[in-house]
Amino acid sequence: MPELPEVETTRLGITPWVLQKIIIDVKIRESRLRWPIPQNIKDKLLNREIFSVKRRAKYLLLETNNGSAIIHLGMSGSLRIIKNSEPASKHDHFDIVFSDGLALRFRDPRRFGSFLWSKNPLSHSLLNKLGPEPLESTFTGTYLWETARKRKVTIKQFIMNAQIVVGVGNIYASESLFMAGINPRRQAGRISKIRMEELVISIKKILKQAINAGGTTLRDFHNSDGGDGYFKTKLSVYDRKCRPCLSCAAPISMVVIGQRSTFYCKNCQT
DNA sequence: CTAAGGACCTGTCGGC
DNA sequence: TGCCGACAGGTCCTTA
Repeated sequence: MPELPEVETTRLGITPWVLQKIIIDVKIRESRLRWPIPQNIKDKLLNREIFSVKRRAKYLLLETNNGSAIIHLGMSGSLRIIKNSEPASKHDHFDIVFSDGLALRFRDPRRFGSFLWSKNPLSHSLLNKLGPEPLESTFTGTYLWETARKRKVTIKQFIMNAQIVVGVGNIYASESLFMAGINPRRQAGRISKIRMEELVISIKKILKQAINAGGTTLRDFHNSDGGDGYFKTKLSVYDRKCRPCLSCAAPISMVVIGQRSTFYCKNCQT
């Protein structure tokens, strides 16, 4: 499912279709998501204009002059632009319908996504304790190194912790650690400052490359046109168990860290 | 406070 | 072909 690049791809894809559009209906077919969709969300959105589409971590924010819709895609969610007349299928949970006959449709088979409302989304309890955005200048090697002092979790779990840094999910955690040559099981507090600088550079590079490729499609992810992302072809380690390391040709290892599959090269990553 | 594990869901895939 | 377990890109919550 979507990590930061997939959410950003979605944001870029939907923005031209929803910006400055007037919402004339909100159709909710299934309100049981990660949290129930608030019953008053239609009233909040009706007749409002979307004046910006922002992203914070993996949350999309549709801003109106009265507050913002907060959308999270969970593990299997996607947003598409459709004609309002297009029939809905099984896991199409809600549509935001615009006056021009188009609609924004949310699909999420596993229902880990969410659709919430907040007057001030950055102060919402889900967003107000998040760490820095990985692509912003506040995310530095010094920050990561200092924050990791005395932390015993593995470096992979550490960079996947949204209180430390947002947007790094299971795929790009493995990919970034490979690029930085760091073993994903190493304790976060036992990595030198120099290597943390390397890691931050790698995270930024990997995320930017993935955004430029339109995200990664393995199973569920589709962009706002319903198409695939192309970063899969650039994955170095993720989903490549037993296949040759692109750097040294040793077979890629898979281990479970924090209940998540983790891919790395035993030879190149120390 | 940190860390570990369970929980929430449905769909798909591989093995027998 | 059918069944069954393992697994899937997230992250909150409880417990120790």
